[in-house]
Amino acid sequence: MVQKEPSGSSRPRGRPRAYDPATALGKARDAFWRNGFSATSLDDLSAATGLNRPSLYGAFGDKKALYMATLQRSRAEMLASLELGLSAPGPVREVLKAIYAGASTIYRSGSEAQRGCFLIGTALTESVADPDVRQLLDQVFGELDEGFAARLAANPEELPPGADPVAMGRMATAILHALAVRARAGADEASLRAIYEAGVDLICARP
Amino acid sequence: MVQKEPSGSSRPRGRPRAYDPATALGKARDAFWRNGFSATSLDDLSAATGLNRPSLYGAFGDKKALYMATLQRSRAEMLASLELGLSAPGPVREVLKAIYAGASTIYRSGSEAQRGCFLIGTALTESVADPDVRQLLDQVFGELDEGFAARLAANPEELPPGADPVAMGRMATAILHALAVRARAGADEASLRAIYEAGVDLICARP
DNA sequence: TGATTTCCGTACCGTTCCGCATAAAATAGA
DNA sequence: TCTATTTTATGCGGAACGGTACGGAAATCA
Repeated sequence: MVQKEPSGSSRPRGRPRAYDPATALGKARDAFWRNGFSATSLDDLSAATGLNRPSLYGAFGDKKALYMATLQRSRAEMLASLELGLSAPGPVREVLKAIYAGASTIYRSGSEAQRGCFLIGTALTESVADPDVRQLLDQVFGELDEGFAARLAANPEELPPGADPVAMGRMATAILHALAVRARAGADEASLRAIYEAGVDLICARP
Repeated sequence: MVQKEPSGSSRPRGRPRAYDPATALGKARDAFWRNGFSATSLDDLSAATGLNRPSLYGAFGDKKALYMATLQRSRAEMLASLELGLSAPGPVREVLKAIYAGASTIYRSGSEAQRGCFLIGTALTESVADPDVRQLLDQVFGELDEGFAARLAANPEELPPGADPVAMGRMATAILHALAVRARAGADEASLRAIYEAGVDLICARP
């Protein structure tokens, strides 16, 4: 049977889909973000995305697969945002502050109550019973550690004398985790800033 | 109507209950601890505690009330453990290390997979949709901050010069949060120790 | 225009959910 | 022994759950 190669920009054969998968995935993530995996029903997801359940199933598979897709997307966005922040010019303390400020803004977003970090706020609960989720979290945390550590290692003179960049990278991730936790528990912007400013003061030597 | 005062150790009138409420509450917490609030059914709780659903309902009220009771109990135990640790003699850095080591042991417990901190691992997810849970978390975090800060303020000479004990108390809580998060994501004992040793090195001035 | 392919929407399946109604069992007091 | 009181056990009921079958609708291709 010969595989027919359609002309490059031609539409596929049948009825075109009435939704954009990427935006639907984003809406689904918003639904999970607020209530977590278990407390979000397929009806909730259907209402949030505008797709009815069979379409949802056809596009992303079952509920678990849809959730994993939202986790992977958040992982990608988070790492991209981190790399962008780390590549900014300027002293390390300002780079870190800007990254934390940006994270705090995201963590404090949410239509009704602020939602914290999507991964920590929702995946952490599932992590014990679900090895896939646990592995993804462990992977992301390691990638954060490495990203921070590489940037810190590039300017060791800005760290306290004798500090290990790898250990300091883990501390930088720890600050981010603290922000994620407290934001989901309702901390206001000043509280979050107090945390990351104190943290940056510890990670970076006084100027 | 005269209130009859029964003799001190006399049993109440009817059929005696066949369970101990405190141990039942502990078993219920274990069930929530593993799967979170939403993914734990009343049947799960019934199986874990040995009480059937009507008894569970009669003893603790509905599922939400039972969960809040487990949260309050964990809060009390956590604060008591913190106060005990903080009252230990010795230099601040050793006091903190011992507290973090104890927390790491608890966080790594669990029959199948390690469970992290009960509050952060389960309540954080519910916190967005449930103001009661959110308020309890915010309260506990504040109590942790204050506990650490008071201990640090008692020995300012062990902190970096010019450090603010209140800000350092928040950092001490941040380390605890980082341990809670990473433990639930599967981090091993060495990883957790690396985090809190680096954290203690930052909070306490080098000896 | 008719055939084909793909997608959408209704409706339904069996299961599980939470909560309660009701009756049996176990104790204390009379 | 008989009654009052409290707890346990069985089991029901309405609702919500995740998932799917099926028929109609919308597009492309011949």
